[in-house]
Amino acid sequence: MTFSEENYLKSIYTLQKDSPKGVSTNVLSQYLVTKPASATEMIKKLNDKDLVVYQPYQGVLLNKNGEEIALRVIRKHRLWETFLAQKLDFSWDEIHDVAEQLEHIQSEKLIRELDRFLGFPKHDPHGDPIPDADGNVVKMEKKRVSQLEPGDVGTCIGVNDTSSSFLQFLDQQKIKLGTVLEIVNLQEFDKSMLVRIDDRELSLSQIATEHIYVRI
Amino acid sequence: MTFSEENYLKSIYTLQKDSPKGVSTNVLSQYLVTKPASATEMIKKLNDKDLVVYQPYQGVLLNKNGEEIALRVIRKHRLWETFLAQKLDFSWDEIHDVAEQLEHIQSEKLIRELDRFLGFPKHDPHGDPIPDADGNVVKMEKKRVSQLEPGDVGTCIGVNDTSSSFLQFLDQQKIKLGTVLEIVNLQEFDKSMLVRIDDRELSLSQIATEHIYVRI
DNA sequence: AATAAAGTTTAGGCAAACCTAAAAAATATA
DNA sequence: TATATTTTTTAGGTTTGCCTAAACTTTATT
Repeated sequence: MTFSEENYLKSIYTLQKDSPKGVSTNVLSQYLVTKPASATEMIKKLNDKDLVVYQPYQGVLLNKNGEEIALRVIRKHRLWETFLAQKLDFSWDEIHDVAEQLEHIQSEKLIRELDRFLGFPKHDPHGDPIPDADGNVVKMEKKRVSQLEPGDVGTCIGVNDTSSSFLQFLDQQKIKLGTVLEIVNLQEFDKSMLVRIDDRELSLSQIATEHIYVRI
Repeated sequence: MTFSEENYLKSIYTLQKDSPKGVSTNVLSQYLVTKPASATEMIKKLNDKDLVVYQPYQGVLLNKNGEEIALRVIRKHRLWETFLAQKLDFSWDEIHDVAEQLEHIQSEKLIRELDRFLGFPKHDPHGDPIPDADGNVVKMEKKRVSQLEPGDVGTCIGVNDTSSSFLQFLDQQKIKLGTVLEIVNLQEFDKSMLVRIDDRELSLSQIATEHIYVRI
């Protein structure tokens, strides 16, 4: 299993949640920042190795074998993210690139011991569930703020836009991981939302509410 | 800088201590478990990148630039080894393969924070010195037991033979990392040595004394 | 339904890092 | 010193994963 194969399997795993009848070559290649032709090529290889279900022109999905491998990679990724945040004081926007490299280290013992060292965490710093050694994942209630309704309360677990301007905005508004938000109301005309954080209220534009994830 | 380039630089760094006028293609390729032709090819590439000094048929040595990179890789390798041994309970023979992978992770911050997390260790679990962030390495008094003389005392920091029969032998004799040995005497006829460990004495054959490293 | 647009696959190339076999250079031996 | 042996390099080939351009499907539009 090469790095590249692992990356494709992991990406298909992530993308197939939003396209349950098949991840398109285009979407996959954009996600991986390559070209459609490269994706087709790799999909064919994964198909030959019996890791995906693939019909030309119809997209690709993981089969049992592929999902098993994808979950192993995701488990490693999320454990490393937890390590970086908990033990090495990485802020959440610094985590991703490094975890992306660490997830490919091959060693059963390493990941078993890392899990133990971290105290068998259930969620990574983004709030995503960490698959256990057998590949079991607990489903999670992860929503965008924009999907909430007045009265709903959510805990910030991540964002969808890593541009520094957006991260600076969050910083100014003192919104970080773990921040609890309560929706006060929704402005119909521009879909902006008034939210309460601790004892202050602030208004978030539709663009902002679509880029902030919460666990409810 | 690819994984492979890093591995070559690191290997040359290690090997040039024993061949100060040039590491031969043959030795290098054996060390890396590839073929001489592959080594030649890579040496030429490193030469073009101004990382080594190379004269065809005369072997290769690192220049300033190459040494700087080699030391960075070695620093990472030894910090990861320390992490694996100290935090994840790896035994010293399990460490190497994993550190070999981890040493290639690219992230300034990662290695800086790892160093801090481990308390700025000076030596790795094998007793080898860890280069600092500026590439300074302290030289070390590392000797084979066979090089000691009666009365000398050394602390075990590693071995030269990772065969399981030898490791089992060490286990039986209760010799491990950190064990303090005192040389009682040397038998001239077979070069075996009588050594004291705590309050017991035991005899080590010449073969054994040549395969155990100590810091004095 | 016919055509245009969008998405996908195929064909042919490229770079990295390895390989084997043959040629060339250096070293050892007679 | 001449020859034999060993070491090193060169030449040509393979695999992986990427690319562009062209051909082909599918989907959308008129």
